Amino acid sequence: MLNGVSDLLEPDADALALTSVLQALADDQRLTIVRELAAQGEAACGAIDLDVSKATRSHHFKVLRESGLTHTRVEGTHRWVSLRRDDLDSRFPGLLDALLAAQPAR
Amino acid sequence: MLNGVSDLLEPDADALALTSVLQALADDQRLTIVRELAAQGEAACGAIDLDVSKATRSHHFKVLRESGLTHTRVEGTHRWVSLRRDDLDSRFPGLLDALLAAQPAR
DNA sequence: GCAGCAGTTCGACCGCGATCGAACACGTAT
DNA sequence: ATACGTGTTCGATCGCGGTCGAACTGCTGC
Repeated sequence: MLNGVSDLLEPDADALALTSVLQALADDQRLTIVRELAAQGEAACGAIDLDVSKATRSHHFKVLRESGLTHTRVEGTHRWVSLRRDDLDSRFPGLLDALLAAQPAR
Repeated sequence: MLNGVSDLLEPDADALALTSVLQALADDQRLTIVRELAAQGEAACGAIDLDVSKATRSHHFKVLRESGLTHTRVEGTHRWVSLRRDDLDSRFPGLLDALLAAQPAR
């Protein structure tokens, strides 16, 4: 790696596809991750406890990143993940807020 | 059929599951249907043109209905389908508006 | 009755995605 | 150098969902 800082490939805000975003969100594990990120701001992949293997966890983070939902910052041995709130709010105003406000079914 | 009027089984507003709703929305064909219903108010299944077979079309309407996104009213040989706007707005405030306002990717 | 139209259901096909263990890559601490 | 911790990648399995044609149901019109 030439530069010390390294971010992973993520789609431009303009290019975010609604279907891909919805697809990424339509999974309980990933919805958990998104909620946790919304609450914690930025978190290491492993810091969010899911009841799946490392490989599966990594897969879910990849789906979130490639759909444009999250930003990933590489630092040492950790990957710091955060929600792309600004990009999402500008591209799909109100969507994220609506999701995070959703109450569990009664 | 005993009574003339007949509606199909649909989940209660309280019971709508976010994941199921998102899953139902995470498909281009179904997103097209939802947008069309939002624009037209109520439409017959066949009145929305999709580039799929009758069977597939029927499948998509079923997914939308069972996730709680649409209401279906049976009248003669037609099925009139409409968005459950009120239920969705009360269960997931802002979600539908955000979806319908979404612009295509640039 | 019979034909035709609207829509569903059935069975099958097929690809995609969620999942896992194992191997790997990379950074860090000893 | 060795070992460990964090996370990714690979290959495989497996179930689910989108798709179709064909058969079916139910209503309407002739």
